Amino acid sequence: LPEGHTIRRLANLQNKFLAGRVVTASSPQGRFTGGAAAIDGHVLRTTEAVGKHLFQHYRGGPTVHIHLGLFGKLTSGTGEPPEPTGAVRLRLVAGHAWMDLRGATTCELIDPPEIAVLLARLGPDPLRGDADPLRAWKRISRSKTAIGALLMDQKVVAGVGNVYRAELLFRHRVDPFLPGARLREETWMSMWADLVTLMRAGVRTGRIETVLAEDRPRARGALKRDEAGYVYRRQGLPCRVCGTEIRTEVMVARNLFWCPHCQAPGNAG
DNA sequence: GCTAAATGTTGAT
DNA sequence: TCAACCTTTAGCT
Repeated sequence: LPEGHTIRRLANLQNKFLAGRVVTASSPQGRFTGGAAAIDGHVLRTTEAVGKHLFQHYRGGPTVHIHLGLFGKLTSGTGEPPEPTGAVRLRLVAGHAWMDLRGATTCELIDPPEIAVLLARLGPDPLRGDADPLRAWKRISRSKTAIGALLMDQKVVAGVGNVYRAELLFRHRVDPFLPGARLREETWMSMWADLVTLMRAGVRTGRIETVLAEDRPRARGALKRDEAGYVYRRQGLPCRVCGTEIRTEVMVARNLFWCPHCQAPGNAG
């Protein structure tokens, strides 16, 4: 289940194994038959990631827009593609590589004006070199909405999801309920820089690891699954820094996790 | 084997 | 604010 780093990884994978090749496209499940027909036999020029969105640009025009949503999955491999099982919305085969898409919220053909509309409503993406953190700051600094809610808003920052939200707020000791307008600009700029580092690492490793070495229970060795974060899904467990029980509460329809001591009410970083 | 929950977004109410 | 989208997986039995 993907945040921005996963989407970027998937784009990289497609660029490595599928791009530059003629693609055979099909929709075994049948819900993207027309779209598959439109790209079948075309060369995949490049796959682009913006926030949590994927765009497959085909030579000669068509672009496929994919958004995995909460349940979507993209699987891929090399060699003979497996017999399609379950609801494969889109299968691509190119050279000796293949890709299957299931359960996505969005899988559609999209034209340039529609792409422009979509991109216009996305905030800066920390994984893109051209992203401007001040664009996000403009929204945050004039909003009464809680910073924990603003971070989930793709118009503010594109690509951040529930895990990065919780971990980023903890790493900067920011109260998730603090109104955006009460965050300091300096805090935001350091949060942004941190997000760039964390998400780039996420693209490299394929997982979200946020715990600083000095806060890890063990000095060496691979991190266990439950050691990768400070607060995400650690409700009821002691804070790695102060020992206070981690709390959870729904914010913007997703479970927020935070340390009520390190991220005390009013704490602006 | 079954159930609930899960890193998301949209559109209707 | 809520249902819908539609799949995988963790945690039970």
